[in-house]
Amino acid sequence: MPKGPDRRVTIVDVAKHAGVSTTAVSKVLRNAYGASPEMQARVRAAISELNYRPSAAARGLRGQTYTIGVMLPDIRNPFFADILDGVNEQLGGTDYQVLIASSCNDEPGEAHVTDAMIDRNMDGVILIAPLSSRQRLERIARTVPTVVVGRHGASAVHDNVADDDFTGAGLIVGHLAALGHQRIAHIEHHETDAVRLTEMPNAIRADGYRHAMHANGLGEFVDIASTTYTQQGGYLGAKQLLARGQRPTAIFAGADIVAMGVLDALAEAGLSVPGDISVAGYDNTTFAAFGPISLTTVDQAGHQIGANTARMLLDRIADPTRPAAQVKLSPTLVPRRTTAPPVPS
Amino acid sequence: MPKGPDRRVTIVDVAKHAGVSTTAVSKVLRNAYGASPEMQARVRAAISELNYRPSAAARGLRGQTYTIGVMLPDIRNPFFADILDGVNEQLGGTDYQVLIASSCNDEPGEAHVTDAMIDRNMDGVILIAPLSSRQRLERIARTVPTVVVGRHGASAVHDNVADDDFTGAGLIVGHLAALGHQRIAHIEHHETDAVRLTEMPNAIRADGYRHAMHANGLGEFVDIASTTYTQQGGYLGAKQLLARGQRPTAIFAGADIVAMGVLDALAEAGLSVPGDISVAGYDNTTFAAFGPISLTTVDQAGHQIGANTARMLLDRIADPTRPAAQVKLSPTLVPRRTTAPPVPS
DNA sequence: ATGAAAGCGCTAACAA
DNA sequence: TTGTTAGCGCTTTCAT
Repeated sequence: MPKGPDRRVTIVDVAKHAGVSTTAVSKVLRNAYGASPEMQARVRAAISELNYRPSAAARGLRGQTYTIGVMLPDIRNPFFADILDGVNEQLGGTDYQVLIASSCNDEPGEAHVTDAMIDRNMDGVILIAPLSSRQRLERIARTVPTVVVGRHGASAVHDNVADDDFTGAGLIVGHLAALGHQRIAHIEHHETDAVRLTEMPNAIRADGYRHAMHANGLGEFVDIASTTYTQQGGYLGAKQLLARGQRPTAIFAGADIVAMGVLDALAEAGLSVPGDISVAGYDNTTFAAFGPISLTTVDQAGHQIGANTARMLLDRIADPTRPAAQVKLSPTLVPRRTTAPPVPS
Repeated sequence: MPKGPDRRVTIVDVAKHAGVSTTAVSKVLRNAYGASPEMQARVRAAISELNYRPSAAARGLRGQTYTIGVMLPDIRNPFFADILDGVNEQLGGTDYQVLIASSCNDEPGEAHVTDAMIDRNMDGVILIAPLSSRQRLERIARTVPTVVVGRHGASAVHDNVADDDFTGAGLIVGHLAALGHQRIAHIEHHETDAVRLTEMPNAIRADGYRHAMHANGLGEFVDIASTTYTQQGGYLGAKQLLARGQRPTAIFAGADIVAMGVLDALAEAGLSVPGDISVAGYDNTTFAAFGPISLTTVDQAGHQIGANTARMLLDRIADPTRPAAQVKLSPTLVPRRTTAPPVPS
């Protein structure tokens, strides 16, 4: 077992080897004030000679763990990978290690994960599209520096990075309306919780859809299928929409992954895209950019979101009392080949 | 800041509240021997009343951290998500928390991540398709219970779970040959390291391809583009193959994600699939199953791999001295719509 | 069966 | 600038 004659090298060994105190070593480790250049050199030499690595576990008990936790609802959604890229880019050069926890797609699961991060004394956490109650989020944020991504509704205690989903949905509707579509349907992620209805991106997108339909004089054509933001949800949603009396000429899926399911269902129904029906997504995932698919979508600049998030978290860790900031990024339309003017029937 | 009037509840608080010793509480926490049912009840009551949660950081200093690290080379590859599902399924009910570290696509990056896991006293680690030297892998495994996934070449010190890539590549070649293809090209992940050439799945697949080509009497048609296992690699690889004198009638991409790039390049070149050219991948990712794509591929049963891996790791954590085990799973062919007989030219 | 006490490896007051 | 020392919250001998 991991317990040979080669016991782990500790700070004491380093101190002994360098002929200094453990305090001195500790100071050098943390670039803290109070170590002469000469001392630094000796300690560093000892560190590399002994191949010493500080135990993050022990550090965590007193100081920092140099660990940042990222909670992801769904590791399969490529949009989240974009965010992670941005986070890693910012944190790559630092001493922080990013650790991801995924597959927590319900409130108990989320609670489990966030508790685990707190138990492990993480220095900061990034919560991506969390569905926990506002109260819980704030409790977490009071315990550990927190940045919430992709959820509307500001807080005084945690920073917030979100995309303007309301505008984004409007971009798609406007695009389709400009092409001449009227029967523009939408597939949303079903939501009942009152708070989440005002804070979750999916709900905001649905709101934006409704608003934009009215703004474009298409109020009477509002047509929504309520499923989930998954491929399966897109598939079922499309089936529902096709089964309704008047078939839509365009479907605005609330997320690219949903659009995948829609395309699947349409192919199965023998409908061509965009010949018979236009399809648009949301997120501009790599999948949407994929040539043979070429999905019209909305770009949220996941990379940029991630980079912003990481920077804000570092700032908050450095000064936990700083006032909470809200960053709202503007989405852009990415028209591709799945949308075209409707065929005159 | 995380330092209000509400100091974190510790084991001492619980002990005090229950009127017992901290030792007793510790025993109850770990279901250790030496606590009467009555004592258990009292302690558990105190725990839930005070809403106590043990600090994983502190535990790590003495005992376990109840943390399992998973190193992933690429979070975008859906195959890895399948593996994770399997892992999470096995570990979901346990006290262990799975933490993922990603984006370590080179040896220094890998070293950084594995060191970070060791520094954090993780109880076990799962290394997925690592490219570190055998020596380094063994050093890691001697320090912490380890299971290596997707790398051939056994070790006495860590468990091993891998797919039979050699056979898998043969399945694709056999399938294409049976359809009547002769000019079957392959896109591989470039590899030069001598050890990795015998241990990495990508190299084994390329070997399997060559072997199967010869076995099918197609030795003279062996045609390989050497890029990387990424979408971009597939795109470039296909471009290369198309630029060569005799165009292949089928392309066997070493991974589904590579096939995505291939399809992209073919669409761009105005070639239809499978009309002009057949395409096959490897991994059976969700993307491959996606209706409008419907990619012929090889199923590695990622879920099963993950489940096996997690089980083996738990066993090894329970008894680190148990002999190392090797699990080799058999891949299966999943024929879909991207492969068809070649057009008689 | 229970508890007292000694650390685990590190950081941070405080003294020198 | 340096070192001494007291913990951080938990686990684990070892008495009782």
